[in-house]
Amino acid sequence: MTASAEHAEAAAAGKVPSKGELAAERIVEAAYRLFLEQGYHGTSMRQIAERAGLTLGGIYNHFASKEAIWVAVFMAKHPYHELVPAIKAVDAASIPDFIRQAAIGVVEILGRHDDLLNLMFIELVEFRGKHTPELYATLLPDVLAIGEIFAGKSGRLRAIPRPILVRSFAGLFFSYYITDILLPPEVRAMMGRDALHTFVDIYLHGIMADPVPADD
Amino acid sequence: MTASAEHAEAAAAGKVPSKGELAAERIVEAAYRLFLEQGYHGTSMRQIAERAGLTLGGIYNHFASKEAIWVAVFMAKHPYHELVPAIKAVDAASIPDFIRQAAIGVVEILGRHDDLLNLMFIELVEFRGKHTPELYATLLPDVLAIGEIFAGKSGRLRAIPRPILVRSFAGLFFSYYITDILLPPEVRAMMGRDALHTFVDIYLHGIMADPVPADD
DNA sequence: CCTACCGATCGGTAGG
DNA sequence: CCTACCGATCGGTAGG
Repeated sequence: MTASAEHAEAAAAGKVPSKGELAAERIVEAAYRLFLEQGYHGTSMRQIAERAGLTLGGIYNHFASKEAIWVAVFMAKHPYHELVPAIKAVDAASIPDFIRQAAIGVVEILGRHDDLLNLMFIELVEFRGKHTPELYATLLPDVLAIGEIFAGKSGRLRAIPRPILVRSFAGLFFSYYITDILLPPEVRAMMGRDALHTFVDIYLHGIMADPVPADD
Repeated sequence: MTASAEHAEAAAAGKVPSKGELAAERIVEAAYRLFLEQGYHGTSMRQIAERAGLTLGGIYNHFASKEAIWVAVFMAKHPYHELVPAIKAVDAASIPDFIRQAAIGVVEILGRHDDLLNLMFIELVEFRGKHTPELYATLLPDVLAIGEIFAGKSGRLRAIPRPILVRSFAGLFFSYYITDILLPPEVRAMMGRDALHTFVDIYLHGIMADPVPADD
C-alpha cells in the first residue's frame, strides 16, 4: 500500500492523520523501499531520513530505534496484506477454477515487482525470524478462511488433511516464484507463461479426486 | 563440506594444500558460518578474522575485499553442492520411488540445519542476485543430468515439458522447505512428517499418468 | 601475517 | 523537528 493509500484509508475511517502520523508514514515508506533494495544492515538511518524528507535526528521523534522501524515496515508491508485479499476476491464455482484464478492473480502481483518476498527473506536472514511470531496472530484467521474456501467449491478433493492442503496451496506459489527468480533470464523467457499453467495443472491433478477439466 | 574434508579431498587429489591455502579455507569456513548467522552486512571483517584465527590485516593476504570473500563462500558452500549429489545417488527403479527417496534425502539434509538456503537468500537480498549468473555455468550440466534420470526410470509421466518437469521437481522442495520454516513451531510439530509424505503424494499424482502405487 | 593506523560512516542523543 | 555532536565500529591499508 502506498502512503497516500494509507492516508485515504485513514480518512475513510474518519481519522484525519496528524502531521506526525504522516511523517511516520513517510519514514515507513522510505525504509520499506530501501530495505527491499539493500537489506536491513545495508540501509542506514541517514538514507531513510533523506528519502523520507527529514533529518536523522527527526526520525527519533517517531521511532525509538532502527529496529523499531523494521518492525513497523515488516508488519505494515508484508506481502501477505496484498496476496490474501487477492485470493479471497477470486470468484469461481469449482476448486480447479478457484486455484487457476488465484494462481494468475498471485503471480500477477508477484510479477509487478520481483522483490515482494524480500521482506520475508530479510526477516529470516538478518533477524533469524525473531519478529515472525508477532505476525501469526494477525495471519491465522485468514489462513483458516482460505481453508474454508475450498470447502465451499464444487469438485471432489482427494483425502488430504485440511492444514496440509492449505500449506500445499501456499507452497504452490513459493515453488513457482522461487524457481522463477533463480532462473537465468534466457531460460525464464524460454519457459514463458507455460510454466505457471503447467505448475497449476500438476497441482490440480495432485489434489483432485475427479478428473481435472481442461482449462481455456 | 568442512575445512578438513576439503583438505582431505585436496590430499586425495595429490595436492598438498599450502599453508596459505589452509588459511584461505579457514577464512571461507569462518565467513560462511557468520554469514548464515548474521547476513553479509551484519558480519564484520574483524569477526571473520577472529573466528578464522588471524588478524584483520592478515585476511587481505588471501582476499582482496569483503565481497571477494562472499563470492568464494557463495561458490564453495552453495547448498546445491550437497543436494545434487544426494539426488543423483538415489537408487530406485521407478519414478515414484525415485522422487520419494529424493524427497526424504533432501529434507534430511535441509533438516540438519534450517539455514541451508540462507546463502541463496543473502545473495538475493543483499546483492540483488548479481553473482548468481556465475553459478549457472557450473550448475547447468547437473540440471540436465537430473532431467535424464526421469527418462531412465519406469513409470509413465503425463505430458509435461522436460524443463518444466525438472523445475517443478526443484519447486517441490522449495515448496516444502519455505512453508516449513515459516510455520510456528507448534503447528509444525502438529503436521509432523505427514506433511512431506502428503506433499510428495500430491506431486506424484500431479505428474504421473499411471495410477500412483501406494508407499510403504 | 601482525601492528598500528586511516578516513568514513554507523546508530543514537543532547539541547534547543 | 534540526543542528551538532558522541563513541564505536566499519572496510581497508602502510610498513615492516
